[in-house]
Amino acid sequence: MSVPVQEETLRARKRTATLLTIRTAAIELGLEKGYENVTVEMICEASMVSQRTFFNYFGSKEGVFVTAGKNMPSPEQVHGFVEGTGSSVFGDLFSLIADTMVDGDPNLKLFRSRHQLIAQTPELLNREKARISETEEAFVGYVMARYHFQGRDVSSTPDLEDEARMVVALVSGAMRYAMQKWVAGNFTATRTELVRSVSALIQRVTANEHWP
Amino acid sequence: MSVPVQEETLRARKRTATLLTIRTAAIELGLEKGYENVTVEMICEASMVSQRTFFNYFGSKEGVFVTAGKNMPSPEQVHGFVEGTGSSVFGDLFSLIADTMVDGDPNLKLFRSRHQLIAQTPELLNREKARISETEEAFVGYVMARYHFQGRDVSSTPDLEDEARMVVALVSGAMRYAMQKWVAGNFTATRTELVRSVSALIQRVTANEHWP
DNA sequence: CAGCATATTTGCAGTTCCTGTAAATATGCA
DNA sequence: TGCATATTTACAGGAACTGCAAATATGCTG
Repeated sequence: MSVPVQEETLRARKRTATLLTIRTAAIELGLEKGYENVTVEMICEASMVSQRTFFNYFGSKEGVFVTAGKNMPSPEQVHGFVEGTGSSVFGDLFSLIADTMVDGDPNLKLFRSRHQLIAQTPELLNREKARISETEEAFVGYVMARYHFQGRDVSSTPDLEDEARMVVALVSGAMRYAMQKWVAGNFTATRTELVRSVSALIQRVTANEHWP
Repeated sequence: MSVPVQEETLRARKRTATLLTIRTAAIELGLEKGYENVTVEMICEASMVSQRTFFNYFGSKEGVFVTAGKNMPSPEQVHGFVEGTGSSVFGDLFSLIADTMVDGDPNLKLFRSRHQLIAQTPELLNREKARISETEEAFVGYVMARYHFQGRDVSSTPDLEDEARMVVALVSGAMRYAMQKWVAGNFTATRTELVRSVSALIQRVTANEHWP
């Protein structure tokens, strides 16, 4: 009758709790005093752990602010993208990335605070950009998989991988644009609307072009 | 008769010499041992200056490798872009940025060594990317200026600045794509060819789209 | 050239981030 | 309960970086 409630072991729960405690304290301090005026020591004192534990969890001071939980799409998400109805690689990829960033984080409040802090701290913003761009390689793979699923092949299109890279680069650019608007608070819309709005802008921009 | 040879004062020449000595030593050591295995102390010993002097010059360890001086486009370049014949914002902006990056470094040998080291050091590569993306804000301004020069105005197009940002974001994405290829050594072409190639790819990618 | 003003270099103390190591403590499990 | 393993902690120390004031070098004027 009684379902085992113990989905997670005590250890795991404590770990999660500690991680969240530290991160919350860090972000709170960061927003209050500014990133560079917060020392690891302060964060540790506020969250009642040793410095060594802090570094065990996050590896670096920046890590506690920048590293989100998992920010790679789940296999299901990837599958959905690869075999998607997919008339629009661009829109679909944008959605996939947006999903990965937003839905991955269960705590929306913390997520927003985190991004507010990152947005107002050049050092963290750069790191965040770097982190995002590091995942691009994976996305190139997904786009290629999708192309293959659609029957497109390297034999028919020799520079198919270049094409994939370009798609990822463009989406990435669009993503940065969207993130910028989002943290600036100009996007209260749902993600669907956001995708639509961004897509429209891209279309307009590219349509206006008289290419060289 | 004798033209004053003293274009630069002794002080200035010494400064330049010291800077070059330190940077050269640093890059040599970096290529030899790898970035993270080189300490500032080693660089200082090799170039016979104190650590304090090192930091006076470069501000940080990364600085000696990444900072190339400021490379923003000259007023003439900007003017050329703003009032350009301009059938293609995209291509023109891409060219402007490419010009800005390649220009300016008188010492080609060192320039190449530097980029080789940056390319093989993720930490430096990220920093380099960050440095580039920091100039994006300025480019948004140039695009807006160009729009205005073309008679486009915020009154007729309320979200003109959004459009400018999107253009910069997309070009920036394309730029990263190009840099990636460049670092990988797949681009031996001239910049004109590079622009053409990138443009063609963008057109193909966007043309294939069935936008949402 | 002397001598003063200013620029540059340097030494040194101190802060902060971060790492290795080994001991102490907590949890999981038989 | 008691052992295996995971987690936390203290401690020592390396390396990046900053502020400060003294020492040195250069520029300039008379």
